[in-house]
Amino acid sequence: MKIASFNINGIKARLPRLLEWLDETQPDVACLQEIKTQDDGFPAADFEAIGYHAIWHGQKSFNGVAILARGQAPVEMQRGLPEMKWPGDAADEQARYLEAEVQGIRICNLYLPNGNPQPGPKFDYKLAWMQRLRERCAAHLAAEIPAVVLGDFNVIPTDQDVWSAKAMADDALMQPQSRDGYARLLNDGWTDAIATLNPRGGVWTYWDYQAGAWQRDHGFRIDHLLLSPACADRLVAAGVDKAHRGREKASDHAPVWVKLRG
DNA sequence: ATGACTGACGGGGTCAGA
Repeated sequence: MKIASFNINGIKARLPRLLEWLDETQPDVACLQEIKTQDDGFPAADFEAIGYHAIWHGQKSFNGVAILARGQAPVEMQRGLPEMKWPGDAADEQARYLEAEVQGIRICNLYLPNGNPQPGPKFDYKLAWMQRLRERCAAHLAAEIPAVVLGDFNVIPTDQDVWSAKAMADDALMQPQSRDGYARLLNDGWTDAIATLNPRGGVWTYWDYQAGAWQRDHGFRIDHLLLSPACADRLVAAGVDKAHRGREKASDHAPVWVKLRG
């Protein structure tokens, strides 16, 4: 079973590239982030035409996530991160989280807030969002639900995951608080599929459009696939479809994927 | 280096991204 994640940076601008990628790589499940459209603008018919059923959670102009499954309908389990235990917390108004069941695996698709500039309210929102995500994920671990938590985490986990830690030192993506939030997820029992298979780092999933970042290979790793223990036992391969970042009209992210036995 | 490039909205510039 192949499960993929792709921050497409606008589904309207990216649709031909997206259909091409699905056709070439044939993931069983494809999670999308930054669809940047309201629900009624989602091109479901284009995916149905090539055999993919979809659910989606959009909003005007920004954010937005979707889950596609080949030959079957994803069964929606959660739309938006739910309200949590602490006082004053409320369900998210931004379209950043969608969860479904596909072939007995819980698929948790997320677009974590960027958090720049830091410090500031956007960074605070990012850290609070990470805390809520951790609680949602911990509940799945406690219930022993086979799960994959994947998407654009907007976190560079270590200095080995960025072309230049010095150049990015002040960025919200690699502040200690952001990294701690990610490390806490891993400590709870989630396995970072790409890191596990590439322990020396140097794997990028994002290259900025600016300053010739792609041509210079100035990238970093912020798109992640986290596996519950039962799914980690089934891990056979994981990777980045790097070549797709170099095509015409590409997203600034490359797709990432994991293959599970069975 | 207050830089760069891209998309959405809207029909021009502004905001957001990472």
